[in-house]
Amino acid sequence: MENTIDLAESITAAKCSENLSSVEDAIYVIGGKWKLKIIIVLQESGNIRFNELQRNIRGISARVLSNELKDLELNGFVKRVVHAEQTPVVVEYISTDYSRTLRNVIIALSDWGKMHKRNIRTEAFLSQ
Amino acid sequence: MENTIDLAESITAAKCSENLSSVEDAIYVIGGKWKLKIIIVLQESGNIRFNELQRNIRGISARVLSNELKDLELNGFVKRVVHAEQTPVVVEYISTDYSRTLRNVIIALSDWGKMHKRNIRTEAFLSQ
DNA sequence: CAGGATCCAAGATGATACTG
DNA sequence: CAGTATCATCTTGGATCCTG
Repeated sequence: MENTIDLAESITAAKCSENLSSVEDAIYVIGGKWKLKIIIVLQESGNIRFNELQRNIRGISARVLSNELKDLELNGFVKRVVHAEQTPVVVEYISTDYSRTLRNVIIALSDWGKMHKRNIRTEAFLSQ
Repeated sequence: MENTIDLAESITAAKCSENLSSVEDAIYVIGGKWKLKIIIVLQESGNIRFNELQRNIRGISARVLSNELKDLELNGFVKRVVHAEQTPVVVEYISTDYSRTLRNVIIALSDWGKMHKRNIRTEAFLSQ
């Protein structure tokens, strides 16, 4: 009986850590308060400049946005395009093909967020 | 022409903020380094005690785990069950039905994480 | 075992000013 | 416009000790 329990536990642990480590990897790269939001705005606006990007993401400071963009560029989600022919220099950010692999993640999160918001409202109504 | 551009931009902005705000809501509730991991372990182990939970989530401290669990309980993802009949008191945590609504989110993140890991390895290989 | 209390170090962030 | 630099602040997190 002891053995059965131990075996069951270690199988659970194995399944666990498999799923867990993949999600862990994902969170490591696209987790945090801003990354996904930036990626979404970038995907939906095609190409966009720094200040407009900042205006579209409520609450982000220039410094944080700048750092996040560098990070996203390193990981291949964003391309930074400099139009040197103009003065002052125009810089545009565009999303990459790779960022589009996040489609399902974004849809799942968006759907869940919508559902949850409705749910919260209902709860608030019920508790009155 | 100016008008066309303005219209296009505001439509983009509207779509943007819709998707964005839903994802924002989701991230607000289940974002952060630990929440989803805890939920996954909880779902896959049925019921589990504090210290075992801590052992299953590499790197989390007791204090942080404790805080996260309170948060998750408030939001309806976790149920805390106290078996007062035993001494010392046994406390078990179990996932709720509501936490199962995160299924698609977890699958999407897990799939993407797997894909990304493979991708990273390939890149590392290519750049040698 | 299941956590709470406390202290401290480190990182994240906001505000502001500045530059090419 | 597209950021960078600096400082003050606030939050987080780890480590440790403690208790019912």
